[in-house]
Amino acid sequence: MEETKLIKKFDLFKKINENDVRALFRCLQVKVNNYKKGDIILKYGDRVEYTYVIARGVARDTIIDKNGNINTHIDYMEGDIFGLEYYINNRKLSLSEIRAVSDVTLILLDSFRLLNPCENSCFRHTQVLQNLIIQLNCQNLTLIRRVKELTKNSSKEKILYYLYNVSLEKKSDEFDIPFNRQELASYLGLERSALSKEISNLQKEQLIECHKNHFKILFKKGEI
Amino acid sequence: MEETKLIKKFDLFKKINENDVRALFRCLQVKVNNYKKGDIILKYGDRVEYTYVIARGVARDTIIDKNGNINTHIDYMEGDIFGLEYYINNRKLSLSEIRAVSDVTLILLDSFRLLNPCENSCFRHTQVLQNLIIQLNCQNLTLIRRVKELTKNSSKEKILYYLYNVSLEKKSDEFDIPFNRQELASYLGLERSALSKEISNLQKEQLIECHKNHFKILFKKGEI
DNA sequence: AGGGGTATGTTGGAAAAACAACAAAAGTGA
DNA sequence: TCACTTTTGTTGTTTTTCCAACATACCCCT
Repeated sequence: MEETKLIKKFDLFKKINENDVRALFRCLQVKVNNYKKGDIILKYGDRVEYTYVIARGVARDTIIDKNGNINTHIDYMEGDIFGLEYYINNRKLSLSEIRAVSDVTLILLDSFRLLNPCENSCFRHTQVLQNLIIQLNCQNLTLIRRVKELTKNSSKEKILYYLYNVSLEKKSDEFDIPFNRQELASYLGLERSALSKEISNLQKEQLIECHKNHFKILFKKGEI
Repeated sequence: MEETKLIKKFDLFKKINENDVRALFRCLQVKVNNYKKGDIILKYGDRVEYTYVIARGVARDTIIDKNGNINTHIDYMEGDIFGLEYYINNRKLSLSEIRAVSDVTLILLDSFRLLNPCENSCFRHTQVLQNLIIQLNCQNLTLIRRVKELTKNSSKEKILYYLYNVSLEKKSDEFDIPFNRQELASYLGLERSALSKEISNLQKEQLIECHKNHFKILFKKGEI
């Protein structure tokens, strides 16, 4: 069964054996959707009936300003969840536009059934709830980190703090970042050329080394 | 029982009757702590054993830069949850400093027991997990909103978008905001006097009316 | 009512970031 | 390999924001 393999990778179904996952599938009315790079997954105002789990690729919550510039994006990576909020708030209408940044595979779960275990047919449902809590908490931490990066009051501090956070996450002073310059600028709320300029400066100051999207940090935590 | 009243107010224990709440208390080893305005609730590096629920007041995750200025704060309001992440990540050491902005009452829950229901003694535990998911999802949305506000690329846009979001939340064009000028500046990642100046300008442009922390918005969504 | 404290508004100069336009480099595909 | 496109870096100018200092308004207390 194709979906079983797909789903077993995810934290949402962690610690649940294959037979139980099969039962859960039926219970949660699992569907799998595929999108091509650039496809719109949810439009503003769409009816949202499901909880979406990213199985493959990156989906991006995009805000486009009145000049046509992308000035915000929030990325959902493999394992991340979105859409549940619309069930919870009884609105069921999307307030965002979600696009596929790469080719994307999504798992669609029935939100009502996800939250309301049917105790007889799938006794491991409680494990799903626990996994869901952990996942949401992780997404929460990611957002808190982003807020802390965005409230730094200079582009220099934003960049250094961002790189420092990545180094903590990767447990190494040297790493690749998942953004090109334009994307990093948008992520940090900066303008692309200003970002480039500041990265040049940081290299001259020997605080970082950088080649394309590969970075090495040379400073210590106390220095920023 | 004092704690029962306290807890029944919260979404975390919604749809659970009083007897079951009592059982949950024992199961989750509920403690209640009180803090005075200004008290430190968690210091950087503290051992975090519990999940904290705000029963009363506002607690603030504070970042103080090397000049001693507060340049970020994330507020936890009544019903909000924090601390669970430290259990989940197996770290159990706080990476933030949490302070009481007002007098605060916290409910402390054993994180392990919260996530791992003991099915015999408290059968309503699943309801708690569902409530916890809803709560975390709401905190998530709040953070996403904050990120979207922070990535606006001028102070004018930040202020207008923030006020617009508050008006959506309060379902009214006229409302009070929970911040003074210094706090709003910090929340939006701006400098206090620049914020004051911009609020003056917005009034001159007749986009808003404002007296102290009472605001009225005069613009329409499409205009920002 | 008066005084001390805090919050808010205003200002002008300094600094930083945005913006626009172009140059250089890297990637892509025939 | 060569043209074409995309990404990245650089520069000079304009605009915005910060910063520091001061003025004004508001609040609280006795």
